Amino acid sequence: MTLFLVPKSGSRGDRGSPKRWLAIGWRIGGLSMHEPWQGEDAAHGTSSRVHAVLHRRLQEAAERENSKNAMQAEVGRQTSEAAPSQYQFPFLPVMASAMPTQWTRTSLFSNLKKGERRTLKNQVLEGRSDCLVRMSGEELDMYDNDVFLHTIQLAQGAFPGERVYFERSSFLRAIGRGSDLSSESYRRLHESMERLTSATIFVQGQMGGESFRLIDKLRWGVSGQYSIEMDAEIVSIFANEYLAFIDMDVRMRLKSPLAKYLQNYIAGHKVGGHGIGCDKLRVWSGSRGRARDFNCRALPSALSELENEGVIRDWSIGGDIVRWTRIPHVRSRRL
DNA sequence: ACGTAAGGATTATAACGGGA
DNA sequence: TCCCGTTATAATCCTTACGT
Repeated sequence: MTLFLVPKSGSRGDRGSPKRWLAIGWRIGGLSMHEPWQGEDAAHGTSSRVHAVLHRRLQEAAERENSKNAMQAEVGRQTSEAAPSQYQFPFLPVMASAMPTQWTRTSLFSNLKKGERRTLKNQVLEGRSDCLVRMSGEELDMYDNDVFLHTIQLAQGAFPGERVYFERSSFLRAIGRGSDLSSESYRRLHESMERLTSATIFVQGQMGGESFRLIDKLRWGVSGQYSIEMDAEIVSIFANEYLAFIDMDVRMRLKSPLAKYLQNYIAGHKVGGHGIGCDKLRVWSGSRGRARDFNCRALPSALSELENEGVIRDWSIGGDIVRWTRIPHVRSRRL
């Protein structure tokens, strides 16, 4: 059970200094924006773009370091003493986010029918038998996945319990919903974050198990300032386990939720050929309808979307097996 | 210019239904 | 079983507006 405390308007929402909140929030909010080179023609300006990317990357790292130091100074020596024993959230490739590969083969984030979000109580998620994942909370869909993936991008370099500030409009742009900055959009974003904060995940392997929240703490102020904190367990998982890197540039252009699910799944496997039973993919991705609707409609259109974005090639569906060849990330070829 | 808000119109789609 | 249309619903789009 998660309690969300909302202060009455007019009262102070947080112990920290509102001035610092504003200053840091604006700066970090800007970092998540990435329009400058989006949609550029890949045929020219490649080397100058590489330099621009590197330059921007260094600037970002410096800014993050500055704000981290500022925040650590604010909270005192408590954090700086605890920090050496804790894992820092790893840095990811430019414009990429990540999910632990094992998660990409489960229905942790699935493909729900509109209006049919169930609340799970210690439900074992569909997935491969070598990884047992249970979950309590509202079912999470691919919108929640987009939100989670961007929080992962924002959390780069952060320590567990360190506040990561963002601005909602930048956040929405970063997950491809920037064309609608209406109150409905903000409401959806907020509800998604509450779902991610509420859901508790239990992962169990041969060596034992652990539980955690996808977002540890969510804070928001009366005038729209937001911050999140990552669970120490999440940071540890991202620092220690195999990660599937998700190209967010490609992801923003993917239309169907199933294509996004498959992007995760594909990113969790090696470059090259792969084959999987259609039925397994259908169950893992959360489809509860007829197999023929999935095999003949949803799956082919999602695969052709991925083919158009250069994620896979030579896909085929036959004999209840779907096959494709994964193409390396454009970025990893270029840089 | 920008972030936020509100409401109406339009679109997308997972599941379902019917005919051959 | 195969193909295609329908349905219900939320997501998305579009316009207008306000305050800083």
